[in-house]
Amino acid sequence: MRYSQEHKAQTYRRIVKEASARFRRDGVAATGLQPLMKALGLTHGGFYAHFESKQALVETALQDATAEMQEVFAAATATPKPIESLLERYLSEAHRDHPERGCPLTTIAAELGQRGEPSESVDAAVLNRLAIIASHLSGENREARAVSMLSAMVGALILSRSVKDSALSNRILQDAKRRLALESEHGGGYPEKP
Amino acid sequence: MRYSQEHKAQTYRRIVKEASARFRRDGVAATGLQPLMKALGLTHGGFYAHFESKQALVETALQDATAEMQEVFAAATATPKPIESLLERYLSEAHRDHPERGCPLTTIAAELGQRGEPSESVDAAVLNRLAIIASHLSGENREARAVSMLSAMVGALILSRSVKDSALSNRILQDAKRRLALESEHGGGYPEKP
DNA sequence: TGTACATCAGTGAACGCGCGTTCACTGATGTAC
DNA sequence: TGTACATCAGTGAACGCGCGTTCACTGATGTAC
Repeated sequence: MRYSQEHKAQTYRRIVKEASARFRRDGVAATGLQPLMKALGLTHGGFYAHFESKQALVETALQDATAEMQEVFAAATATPKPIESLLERYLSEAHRDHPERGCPLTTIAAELGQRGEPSESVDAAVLNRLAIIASHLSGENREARAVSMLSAMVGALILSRSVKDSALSNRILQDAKRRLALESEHGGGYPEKP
Repeated sequence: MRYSQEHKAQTYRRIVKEASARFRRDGVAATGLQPLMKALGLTHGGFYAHFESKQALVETALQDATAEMQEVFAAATATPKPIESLLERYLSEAHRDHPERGCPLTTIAAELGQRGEPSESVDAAVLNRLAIIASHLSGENREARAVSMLSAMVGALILSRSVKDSALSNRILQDAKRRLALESEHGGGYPEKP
């Protein structure tokens, strides 16, 4: 049966949200379209009324998750202590334990990158995150320091999810958080090498 | 037909090596046992003479790749400038472009961690890497600084593989390398927060 | 405003395919005499 | 040392299953008159 235009737009959004959560939690390769549609109370055939292929959904879900995360970055840095707030949120146990609502750089983008299928929308996301971080750093070499900080944030989150011992996992988050906060405060004023 | 004991041990090693490469390059979920065995000139049925299940192979391949990478860490740090050599190798374009021979923390361990199936052997690998790095740092808070550095190494490699633009990818590797080298030299002598 | 009809979101069976795993079988190797 | 036999690495067909995608169909909605 036919449904209203608003209904279709709503279904589209529900598919994207559910996919972006599952891709981040279970991985793109391990997420099936049939279980995904079933979880929304739909049948799998209708999927192709909204997307040309699974690959098209991956791209859309990646962009949606990226936009979600951009808001988190923007919100966290709109506080008196921007870098500290950002680190506190990004390197939290909640973020570690809920990849389905977390940064897609550590999940979808990493999976696509490993398989040699990087997406252009990742470039935009990375540049955006770097610009936000750099804008809240003071002192020298802000751009290079932003690269180093974002890398450490992504790496620490991934490592904290990869180890089994929860004490070690917490230690990774805490140590990274503390060191990055210190490094951000001190202006990066090392002498450049000759 | 039956083969010699030495032959069996050799086949076992060939399966592990091929799997550890494919798991790192294509991902664990996307790697099939049938293509894997075929690539070795074997039929898939024989796989179960060597392993109980695919999961058992994943664990073995992860440990093997971890041991390989441990040698790289040890070799790189057995030089006059240990940290610099390590960063030079780890954050190289060659490492970025060849995940199949690279650090399993950025591939297999990350994939298992995301899916909520972390392996204990990852804990051992992480602790080993941290100890090696910390032993070559001087100054204060060496352990926390090692966590921050290893996180940045892992994160920068993953990010460099995830972006499409090669100039941005190279910049991530270069900036991370340069900043981490600087931070390692300067003893981390920031005042601790009150 | 009321009626006739075209549209198309969603249904559910079916397609070929590759997956992980099982199993009866083969035949050279290793062992026992 | 030579012979008989048990072992078992590897073969290849088959298992049920879920995958992504296709397709004829349904029927309420939106449109045209």
